[in-house]
Amino acid sequence: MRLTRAGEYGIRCVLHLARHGKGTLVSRKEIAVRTDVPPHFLAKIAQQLARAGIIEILQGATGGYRLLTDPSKITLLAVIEAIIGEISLNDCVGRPESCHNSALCTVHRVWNKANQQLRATLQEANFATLAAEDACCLTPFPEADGHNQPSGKK
Amino acid sequence: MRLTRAGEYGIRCVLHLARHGKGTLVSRKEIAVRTDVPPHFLAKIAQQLARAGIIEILQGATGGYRLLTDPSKITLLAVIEAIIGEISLNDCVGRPESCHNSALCTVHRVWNKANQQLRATLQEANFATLAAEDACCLTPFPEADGHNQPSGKK
DNA sequence: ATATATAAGATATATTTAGTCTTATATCGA
DNA sequence: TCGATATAAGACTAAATATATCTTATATAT
Repeated sequence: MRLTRAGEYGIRCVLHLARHGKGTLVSRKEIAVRTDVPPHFLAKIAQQLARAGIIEILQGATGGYRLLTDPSKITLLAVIEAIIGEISLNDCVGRPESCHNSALCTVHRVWNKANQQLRATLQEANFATLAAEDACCLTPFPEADGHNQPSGKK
Repeated sequence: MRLTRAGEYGIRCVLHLARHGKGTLVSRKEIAVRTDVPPHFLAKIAQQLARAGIIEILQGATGGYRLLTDPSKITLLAVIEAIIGEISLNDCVGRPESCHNSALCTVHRVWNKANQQLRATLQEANFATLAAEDACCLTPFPEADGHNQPSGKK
């Protein structure tokens, strides 16, 4: 009952992009290095983020990824579910037909509540806020590399 | 990010026992049949429940399992965590040392909140309440055979 | 045209989950 | 005491999933 590595990587990727702001192109290689994600794995994750409309992928010699939306509009939930699908803590939440009477079942109700709460909490978190402070899953300062200055920090 | 089958089975097992009340001995075989859990798998799960102090296992020809505590005192959280260990939705929740500055990290904070909420919700649910109504994961009516008589039936 | 970057899917590896099997031990009742 | 029956415990197998890499194709700037 925990987030997969792919989900975690997706968050890191968007977090890194969010620090550069909407529309800024960042190469896959840079993201991979800064977020400590295997490049080819990142490619797969990026494709899922692109399909979900969160990022745009540009091919070619000067290609890379960039956010399609303002970071404040991107929720943690959206990114996670773009990678791992809709969250459902228990089978009977995602597939009510797997129970004979899920409408009545008290266990089912608890799972539904928990699932709803979890999704709500993840939905409240947006990437403008998340990117504003230090993030434990990124290398300390993205601007050490030169071509960007998120907020004049360091 | 979902409950394992073992966790689900553990809930079914305790739910079935809860319907018989604290202290009533029920054979593994009966539980396995009624909750649709493979008997040997149930044995492993029961051992974990016993280690957690939730049930007692009796060996021998008239052996079986029984609740050590009143169902109202047993929470969904306790049963689940007896089986799958303490819930942690993300690595950095369970192992803060895996981040460089988890105290500051905003992502970390969201996960912490979500994790806490989830555990709280599961803790609010007790098995007296859960067993009171129909449960979608058990066969309809366990009392169909009247008062339980483990040693009497074949 | 070439160099470089990503696309997409196939493949390989590792880990976790799920379930089974075997041998040992406990208890009851003849 | 012995045999029947139940669970104990852990080894073992199988399946599913997660993780990562590899290969070939395609896109773009120069």
